Amino acid sequence: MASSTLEQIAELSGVSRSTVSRVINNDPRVSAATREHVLEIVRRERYRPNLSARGLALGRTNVVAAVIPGAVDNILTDPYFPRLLHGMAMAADERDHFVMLSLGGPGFRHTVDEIARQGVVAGIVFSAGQVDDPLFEPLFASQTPMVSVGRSDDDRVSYVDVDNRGSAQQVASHLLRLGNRRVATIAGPSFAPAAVDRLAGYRAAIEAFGLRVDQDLIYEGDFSESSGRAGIKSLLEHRPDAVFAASDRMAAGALNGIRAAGLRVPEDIALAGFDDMPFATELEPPLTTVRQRPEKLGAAALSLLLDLIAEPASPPKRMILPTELIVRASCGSLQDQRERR
Amino acid sequence: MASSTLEQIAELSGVSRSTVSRVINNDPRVSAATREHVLEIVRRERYRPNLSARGLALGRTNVVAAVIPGAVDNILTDPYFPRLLHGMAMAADERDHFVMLSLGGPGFRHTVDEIARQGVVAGIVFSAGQVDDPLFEPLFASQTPMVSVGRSDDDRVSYVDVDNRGSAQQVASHLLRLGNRRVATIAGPSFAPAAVDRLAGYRAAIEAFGLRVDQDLIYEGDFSESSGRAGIKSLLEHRPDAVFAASDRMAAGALNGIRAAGLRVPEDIALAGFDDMPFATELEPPLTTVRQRPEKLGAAALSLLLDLIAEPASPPKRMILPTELIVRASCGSLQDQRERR
DNA sequence: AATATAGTTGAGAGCGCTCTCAGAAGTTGT
DNA sequence: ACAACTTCTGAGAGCGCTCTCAACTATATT
Repeated sequence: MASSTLEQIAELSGVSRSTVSRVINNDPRVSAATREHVLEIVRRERYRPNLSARGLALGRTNVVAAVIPGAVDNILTDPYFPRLLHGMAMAADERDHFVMLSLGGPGFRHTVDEIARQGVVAGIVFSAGQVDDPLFEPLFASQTPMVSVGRSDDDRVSYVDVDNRGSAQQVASHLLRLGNRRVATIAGPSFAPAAVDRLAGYRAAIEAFGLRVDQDLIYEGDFSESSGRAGIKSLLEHRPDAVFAASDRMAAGALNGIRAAGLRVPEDIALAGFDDMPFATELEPPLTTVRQRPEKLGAAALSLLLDLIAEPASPPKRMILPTELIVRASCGSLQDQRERR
Repeated sequence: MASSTLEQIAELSGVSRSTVSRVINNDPRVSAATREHVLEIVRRERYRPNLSARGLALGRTNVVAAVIPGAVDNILTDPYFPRLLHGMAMAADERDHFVMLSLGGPGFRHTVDEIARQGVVAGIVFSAGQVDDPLFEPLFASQTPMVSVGRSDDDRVSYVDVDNRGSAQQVASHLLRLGNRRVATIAGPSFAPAAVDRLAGYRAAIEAFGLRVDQDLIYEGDFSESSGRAGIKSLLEHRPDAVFAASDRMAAGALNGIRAAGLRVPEDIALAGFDDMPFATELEPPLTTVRQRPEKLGAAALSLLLDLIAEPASPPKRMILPTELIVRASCGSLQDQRERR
């Protein structure tokens, strides 16, 4: 497998190393004839440039790190990260880059800033589950181009995110338009920006509808199914007619809880979630929810990152991705609502 | 973040580049005093060797690829791959290596053999869901050290796997010992080695128990919940008293199906699954199953791979990891069985 | 016809590291 | 005291690539 080098290709083509290098890198300063001829040899020899050599000469690599600090906990439970990675990998591939996995967090020897400090990666996609992850600062300080997955208030950072606030507002509004007036929410943990935004969207919807936000109708969960169940138990005391859970898993927990209390969804209580997880369709009734596409997020993050790498001095870039309200049976319909009266 | 080079460290320490290099690489041919002194400077300067340069000089890198061809489909549904990756990442980190993600499959430009062909990675962990993945041959042909996750019949390949056969036999035996005589199975797809092995284990258990394997009691699913449901529907016609589903998801589907048929688990039919997925405890009743630890698989694969890289000429290495039978309520107990009569 | 210009190519240095080889210094044996 | 080691260190080449600079050729400008 000793594969060919630039030098050898040059030899075979009867041109200099420099010329072959230009061909490989699509440098316009090569005559069409020479280019074609060299390309032919390149193809024939199945030549691939050595990335280490190129990285060394260039002073940078075409490898980017996907840093997922909380991986230990999160990655197990949730298809979110795999999908994010998948999107990144696709986008990276398309632009001739590679993704290096860096599940940071406690227990890891090669903390990410070490990785960042040297030619290992050209940039970082940082996907912490929470604001102010301890890894963030050192990474940022390392000056390595970085894109955060998930909004940040820090105006020096580039990020991609889904429109959590807007989508939450949309769901809540939908519940309101259906005639519900006591719309409760099981929010995510307040340290998670996504949770904060979804809660904000919920509030906005209520206020836009001319109602007052009732603190009794807000429960803070932690995105888990069990917290959904705990949340609904507490909320039921305040007789909501609809519940917006900030994650599908919490919605599933809530659904169980509602059942356990002898109530029906959507007849007695309308329910909506967030994420459109695979099981959302399999619940009884199927769950109204917000579809987000982690793949797109990952791809967008990577794309932004490559732009940032290409132009390190440019101002931070942001991108907010749209979501999609998926209406299923769990939130009921206007029809149902009329019958409820 | 223009970080220091070997040269600079050498300068600062008043020794030669070679000596610093030896210190960095734990070469014993350096006096304790010099070593300590150099290390101090290294620490002070937060020096990290440039991986590209090292890779170039060494002719190899400390990056290994995790190749998951079917990622597009699988990674979404199943925490298996994330856990596998997690295990790999941990093990790699521990041994100063990095994991590069390579979700192969259709649509990817940089097919993995390209990656393999040049200094990009020192080795490959290959985790296809099925025998004879089209990516396998070219990868193998590239001579890059490679470890397959999941058994192969090809005796040139190194692999790690869990003891699918043994564990399936153990579950099935457990069902038999509990007094069940018409033990059915919902097998996985026959193109998946894991499925084949689990089915073989099931057969072995029945035969070891002195019973005949009844073809009517075997249904081939595809590991999905819906196939579990379809499977049980078909199997119920042959009145099994126990069912071993080759995946927890199929078991969940079967459970639904059994319920739908008006039967109870475990009173009327004992049920067991495989995988010990998170939801196994949350089913009603909690599911008896086989716990496998994809993290360990990943770590083992990586470890084997590094050995292989260190000694490329060595014969293929194999490793079979144990599993754990987790007995929960779904399979019933001897007590239940007595009452059943 | 002399000169400028654009287009194309090659020579050579250098990226940061490892490794071989040889030399210096210190140790042991006779 | 001298040879024969052993232990430690430095010099220098070279890994495969990119990039700058200079040179050469062909064409356009005056």
